[in-house]
Amino acid sequence: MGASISSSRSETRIQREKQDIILEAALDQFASRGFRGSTIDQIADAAGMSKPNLLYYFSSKEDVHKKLIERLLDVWLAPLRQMNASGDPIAEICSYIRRKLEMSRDMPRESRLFANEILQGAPRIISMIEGELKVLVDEKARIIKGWMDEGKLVRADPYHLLFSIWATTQHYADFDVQVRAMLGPDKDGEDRFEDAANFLNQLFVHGLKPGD
Amino acid sequence: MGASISSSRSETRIQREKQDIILEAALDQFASRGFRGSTIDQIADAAGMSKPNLLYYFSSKEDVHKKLIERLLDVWLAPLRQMNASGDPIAEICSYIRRKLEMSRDMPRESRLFANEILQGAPRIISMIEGELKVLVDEKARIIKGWMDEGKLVRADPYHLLFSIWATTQHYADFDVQVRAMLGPDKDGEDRFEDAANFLNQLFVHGLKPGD
DNA sequence: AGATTTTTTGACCAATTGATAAAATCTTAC
DNA sequence: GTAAGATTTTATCAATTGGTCAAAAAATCT
Repeated sequence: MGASISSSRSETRIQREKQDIILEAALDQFASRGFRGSTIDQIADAAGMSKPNLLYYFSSKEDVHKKLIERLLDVWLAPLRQMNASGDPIAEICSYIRRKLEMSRDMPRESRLFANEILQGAPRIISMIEGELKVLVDEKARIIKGWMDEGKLVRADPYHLLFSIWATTQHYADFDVQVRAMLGPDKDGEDRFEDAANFLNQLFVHGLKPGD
Repeated sequence: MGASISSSRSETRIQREKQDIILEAALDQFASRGFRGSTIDQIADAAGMSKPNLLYYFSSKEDVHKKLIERLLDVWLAPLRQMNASGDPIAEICSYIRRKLEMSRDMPRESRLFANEILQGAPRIISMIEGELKVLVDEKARIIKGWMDEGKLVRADPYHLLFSIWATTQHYADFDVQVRAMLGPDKDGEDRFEDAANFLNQLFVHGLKPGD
């Protein structure tokens, strides 16, 4: 059930290193093939070790995945945590969008790992979603609601606003293949990032209607 | 390689019926577990037949998936195809959003099937994406560009606009578990749909900045 | 260095899974 | 009703896969 390594006091240097290597390799696999599509053999291979050796550090495939998801969640929620009630609403939302977009650019595998999990019904993380994530989202939704009450933002459903930000920003990581196919291969990563950032700013601040 | 059934002249009634039943069951499985996560056994079971019987109608798991994707694409592109160059731009975009939202509501499994495929690098449909989809998107992007040139829409990248519409609308099908968890179970499906539609109209037309 | 603990590996297992073969059953055209 | 063809099932395979075990090899401690 728990980690394979006996619960001796502190972790060895080797243990920390190898666990990191394994998690890195596993992230690669899980992100691109999903949980069931990934095999311990492939992960071990990518990590440069034998399967039993991998299972010496993690008791099961599930265990690897669980650790990965646990690690992910903190990083994943950081951008939203930064949203500050006392800042300027429009600016806060724009920086939140930018931070999320940066995460799609810099951590696409993590985004896909998360997407894969949610897509399949979030069997392994539903409790975190209904717990930690919901608490945070409720809190931030209240802040956004407050901004609207003050007339600093147009009145709109804060939850759907957050959904839209998640959807649009994560799209660049999760649907990368499609985005790339539509924009053509010439558009390099950095260009694409700036184009997306500019577009989303325009969209979320002013919308599409001219002179409005 | 091809279908299992010998290429006799025309399809039997039973063949059509059974193939439909199989595809229906397979859609269920593929959408919720992805390609590798689904097994022929489960699909056959859900379709109420034995595995070899299923393989009598489709030569392989791949074959079932391929048929499903082929069927999907037409339906999938229909909403965009309807976008009409001679209509009112804002209205056209709003109805496109609504049609896509309706698809998320009425065909969530199809949406997830597509998302699963793209997430994993679109190994089986990359050619359709680079072909049929790209042609359609290029055409519609030109129309949108035209609207902007006429001053009927704010100037913005048409491709990223389409991405945003896809992302926000499909999010309700693909990330349904998360959406449900955030909104609470009391919100029923129809309410949620209208809330989302209203929010997205506001967002895409006016954005969030007040008095703007 | 020698003892002890940690790490790594090769051999192996049982279950699952995609797929096939051949026989048995059912439909349908006549 | 019967023969030809279509459909379904039972039995079976080979490959893959998650996981175990015990022994070998390294690393660490004294």
